[in-house]
Amino acid sequence: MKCCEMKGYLTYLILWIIGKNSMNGAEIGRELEKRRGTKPSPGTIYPALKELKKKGLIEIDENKNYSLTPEGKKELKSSCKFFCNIFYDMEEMSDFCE
Amino acid sequence: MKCCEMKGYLTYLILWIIGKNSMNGAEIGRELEKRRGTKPSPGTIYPALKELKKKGLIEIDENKNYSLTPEGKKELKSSCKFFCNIFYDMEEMSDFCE
DNA sequence: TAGTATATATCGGATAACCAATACTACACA
DNA sequence: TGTGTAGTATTGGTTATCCGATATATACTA
Repeated sequence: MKCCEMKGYLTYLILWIIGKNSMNGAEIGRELEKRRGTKPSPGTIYPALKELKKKGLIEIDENKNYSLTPEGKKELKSSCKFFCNIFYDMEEMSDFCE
Repeated sequence: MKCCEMKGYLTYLILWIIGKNSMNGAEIGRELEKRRGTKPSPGTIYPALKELKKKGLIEIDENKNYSLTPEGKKELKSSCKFFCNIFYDMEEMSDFCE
């Protein structure tokens, strides 16, 4: 996977994952590991969460569970549209790799 | 689209696009414009093509038409699998943004 | 021939994205 | 009280990714 590593989807994915179920940082890490194959290092995930929080897109409760703010939901929806527009033919991709 | 810009998918997209139809640089640019909304600058697309060519994934004919090499096809397939694994729930995404 | 539009290409740089290493915190349990 | 484990967090980078500006090539047209 030297070429086409597709960096850059991580922040979007975090929003997407949290949007489905609010969870803590470690759980997010495990969920990302399932998808990517490798577990992101703490130095990847916590700064990303911090940034999203700073932007007001996610919030954190007393149990360190992260969830989307109303703004975060809006942003997720808009990013999702963007994503689906770029990959409008993703079903073909699914078919293509069996 | 400040957050979640999703940089990093471009090279993969180029492989995907060329895999469907071989075309020249300008046509690739227009295809990307359709998907992203903005047209990538020449300084984006030609270096990317150069890099892919250098890696032996694409080749260019006398009419400057780019197409996948056998290696490129393999790489596309592998990247595609990677992509589909990361976004295994992409149908939900499609539904989510109407 | 000159002029215009389109396509190709390079260069230098900005910044986003990510990671490894490290340290701190909280909690269980012996 | 001490030890171990899991989770949280920061720091200091490295690198990929992409863009703006600029230049060259090609080709069509007046």
